[in-house]
Amino acid sequence: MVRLKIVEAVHTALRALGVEEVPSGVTVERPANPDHGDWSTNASLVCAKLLKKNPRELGVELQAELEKADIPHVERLDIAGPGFINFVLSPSWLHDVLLTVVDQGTDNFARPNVGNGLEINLEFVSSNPTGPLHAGGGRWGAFGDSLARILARCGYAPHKEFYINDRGNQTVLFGQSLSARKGGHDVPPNGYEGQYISEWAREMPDTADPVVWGIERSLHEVEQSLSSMHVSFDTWSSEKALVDSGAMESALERLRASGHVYEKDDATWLATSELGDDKDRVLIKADGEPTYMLPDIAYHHDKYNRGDIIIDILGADHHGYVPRMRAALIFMGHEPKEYEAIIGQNVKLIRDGEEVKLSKRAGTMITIDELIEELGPDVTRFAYLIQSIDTTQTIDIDVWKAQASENPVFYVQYAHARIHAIGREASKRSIERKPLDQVELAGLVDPHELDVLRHLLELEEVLVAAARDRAPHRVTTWVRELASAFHTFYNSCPILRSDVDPELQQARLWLVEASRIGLSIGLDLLGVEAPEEM
RNA sequence: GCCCUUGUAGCUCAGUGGAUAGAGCGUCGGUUUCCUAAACCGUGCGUCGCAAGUUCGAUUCUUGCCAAGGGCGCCA
Repeated sequence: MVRLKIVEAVHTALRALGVEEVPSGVTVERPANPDHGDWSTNASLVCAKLLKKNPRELGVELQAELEKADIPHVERLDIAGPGFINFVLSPSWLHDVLLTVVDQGTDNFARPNVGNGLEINLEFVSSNPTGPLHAGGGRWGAFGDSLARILARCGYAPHKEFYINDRGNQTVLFGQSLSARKGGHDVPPNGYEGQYISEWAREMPDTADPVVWGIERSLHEVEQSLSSMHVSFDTWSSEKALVDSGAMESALERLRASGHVYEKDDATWLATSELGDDKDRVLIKADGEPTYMLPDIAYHHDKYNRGDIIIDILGADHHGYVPRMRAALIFMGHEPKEYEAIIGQNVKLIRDGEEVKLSKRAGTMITIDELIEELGPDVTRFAYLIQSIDTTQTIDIDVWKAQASENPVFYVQYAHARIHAIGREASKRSIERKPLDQVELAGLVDPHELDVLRHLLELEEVLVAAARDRAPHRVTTWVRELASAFHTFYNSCPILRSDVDPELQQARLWLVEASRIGLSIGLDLLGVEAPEEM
């Protein structure tokens, strides 16, 4: 890597100038502004104080020192601004990027092994199995699934998991609502009012247990909906099965053994406030029934069988739940680092200019199926992944529909389809791509050609950042930028036209292939189709 | 009152301890004898919520304040 060579040279030069230990603030980065060269270092700014010189002055000395070093591809060194040293490289360094991309291909390019096989358990969606998934829940599905894909590409071993709350009050109420509708009655107070209850009640066989049948029906629905946007799970964990297995009791014993459980007011408490929670929490109510929390602790403990660290992806309305769960898991003997919670902000849906309140019980929701039907799976999934999970998302259905032919998803997919169109046209004209090692890439000097290669170079660090920050939207941003670079290149650099020099044509065909690899990797991580024609 | 997230262009949102802060949409104008015009090019558009602090340098980090959304059950 060119960067490493430059880092090395900078360190050597600094030592020659009397810097014994290079400060950690010294960086070698790609400047945002192309006028500032291909690589840039702030070394003289950081080290100036150390050597009691002014940065600009030191910069001149550093520049002189660096001139002596023989760094591959470097054509020129500039000193600029307050004392940055900018490295201007010949295009050949980017040609090396093309060779790497094509050589490694879709399977191996941009596959940084930062995870080292670390198993990460991701739990997401986990909606109550009492009805279809509403459109807001789709955000966690898209997020969790893409995060898993990104982690896997970065060398982690992710495990996707859905927790089924198939016992307790809500399921009882749900069963009662189904029975009531089947008998033609009103649902019980606080029951489920949604239209789907009546429809499902009609489907339900007379002999069926409404709770069991209803939960099955819901899960089937949710699985279908999510898989239509390419979201899948490795494990569906049943709360009921877990409780039946005795896991809840053994979790309670383990907590008791830790010495943080006590009895008060006829209830059993966990002293979570010892570890930063607002107050202690009840594990077993005065009536002898466990709260939601106890089986959930048992479940989280169980998840360590399927992950070195476990991550909950939760909606903002559950953020208060995190400190108590973390406390409980630490009492159970897990390390604080081994539990992570990602709090996603909510999705607001706008239709006809008005916000649609998403309530399953009141039945005022828009389901994920309806959204997918209106926008299509690719648009829906892309929309969920276009912005940071830390921000409240507003999806105006009418806007996304109206923009259907010119929205960011199609922009990216079109770039991919265009590449295949070029391939088809090339074979129609009997233009064949020669093996890469027989192709001279030196002709690729147009800024638009080089820009495509710069974006491809960045993919690896984008993935590392996306995995580290649990931020799939970085991939979305990157793939949009690559598509843009490709479209620009396509428009300004003819490829198949008869007046193009054959050698340059070959180089450009390989640049197109490298672009295809990048787009294909990006779209796959986002779970969006990469069409060959549109 | 306490806790979490957010505040960047008319709108929806990216982005960054650094040198002139970006994209899409929307506005206005332009590009097709030749690889897909679902594209491209140009044009406008900003006190990066406010104020202090840390730093050679802050829109980015810290603190306070203001505003918006969410949460503070022996519900799940």
